[in-house]
Amino acid sequence: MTRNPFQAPEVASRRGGPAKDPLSRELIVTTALTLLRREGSAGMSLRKVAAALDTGPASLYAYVENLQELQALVLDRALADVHTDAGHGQRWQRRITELLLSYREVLCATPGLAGIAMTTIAVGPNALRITETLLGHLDKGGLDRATAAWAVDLLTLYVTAVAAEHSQRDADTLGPVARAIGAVSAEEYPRIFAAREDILMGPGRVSWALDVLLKGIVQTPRGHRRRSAEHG
Amino acid sequence: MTRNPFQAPEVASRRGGPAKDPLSRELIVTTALTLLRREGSAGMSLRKVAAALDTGPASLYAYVENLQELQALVLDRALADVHTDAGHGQRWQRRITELLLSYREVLCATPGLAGIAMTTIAVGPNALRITETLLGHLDKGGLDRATAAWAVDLLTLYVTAVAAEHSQRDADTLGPVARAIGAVSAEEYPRIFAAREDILMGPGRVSWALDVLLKGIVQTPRGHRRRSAEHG
DNA sequence: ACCTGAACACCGTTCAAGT
DNA sequence: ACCTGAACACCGTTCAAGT
Repeated sequence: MTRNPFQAPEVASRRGGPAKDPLSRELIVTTALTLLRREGSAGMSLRKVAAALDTGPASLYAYVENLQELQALVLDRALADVHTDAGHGQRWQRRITELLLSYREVLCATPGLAGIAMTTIAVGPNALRITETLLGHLDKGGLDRATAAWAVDLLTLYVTAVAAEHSQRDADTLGPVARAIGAVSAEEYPRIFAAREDILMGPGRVSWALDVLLKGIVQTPRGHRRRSAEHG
Repeated sequence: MTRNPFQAPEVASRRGGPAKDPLSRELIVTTALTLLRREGSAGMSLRKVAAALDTGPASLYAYVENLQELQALVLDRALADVHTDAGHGQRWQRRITELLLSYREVLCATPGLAGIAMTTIAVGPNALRITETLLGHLDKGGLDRATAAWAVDLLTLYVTAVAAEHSQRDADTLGPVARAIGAVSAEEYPRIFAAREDILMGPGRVSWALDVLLKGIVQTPRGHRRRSAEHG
């Protein structure tokens, strides 16, 4: 009996008093996101959230099913910052690109959030708003519904993965990789050796990839052109 | 002073005797992969690997820097099963697709492996072999080196992400998602509502996505056509 | 010098005992 | 009925004490 956490009723806390705010799912999610922003994924444990709220870890289970649900709630809360209405008057491709770059920025702005997005299937109101907007743009572009649905999945999965990959790469990890690629033997891996400068890439990779995706999507329709509305 | 674990010299164990094999990085990696295959990511902890080898968790640190390095070694060991030579005589696009589907199959065959691939930057010999082969196919396709380098990144990142996403989706997670998408309000999210059947997609999604990527890549060159060999 | 048991500082989750 | 401290079953990593 799992319920949709975004539709679950608020549980009113019995604790009152002036000293500390009463617990609520709202407060727990806010506290968790604050800890995540401050200390990264290591900072957002149930125990640390509970400690920040001056209670024991067991108390949170009255408001949240488990850690996974808390992560889903925190993710959707963070996704509130994604701009879904930028680029008015631009071409639909440009609007999609701007939306996705905003999504990426939000994921990268909070350490550990991209990792959560990678392991959490987002179905909160903000994730739905993003999906709805992307479907709208693709519809404007003349794509049929089936293609648009898969396109949204492809686009968001790629951007999420890029953000997650990027968030892994700090100074500790980039160094060894650069050394490994730089040390590759020209005899054994001639093409990697020849392309090693290009592989240790720079900026512009994500924009290029989004161009690739959009061009490819337009040319790979899955069904028929949409005619007017529904058809059996 | 991090070293490349794939080039580090083997550390010979001092423990002998007939009762248990002497420890070695080889044996540790093999044991870890076996545990991962049997019990998933929860089964591959340093403590469980040590227990399976009849020793304490501290012993492994003579052969492996930390858990992350062990994961990288296990990943590359598993990638040995990826077929890089299938599809002789086929078009280069087909050969890339077959390679990537093999890569995906390997990631999905061992529970938790895709998650490791998502958080580990693969620079082991098998990862290099895969990259080298993909660069070769893209070169056959006439792509310049810079585009090919980014294309390899895009293709492998997408497939890795799909595998990681897929491995998250067991009966426990697919149910709630289907319910959430199915319960979406037609007024608030009309396009999601209209496309809900398409969103709860089926097979063929990855093949479609690879078509999209390959078509888009061919049409989005980053530099100039390659002429013969190197040029300053 | 090499190896490792025990300890340290954490986890998520459960449950019995409190109010 | 609600809340939560303590307990349970784990982690990765370190280190002092052994051989």
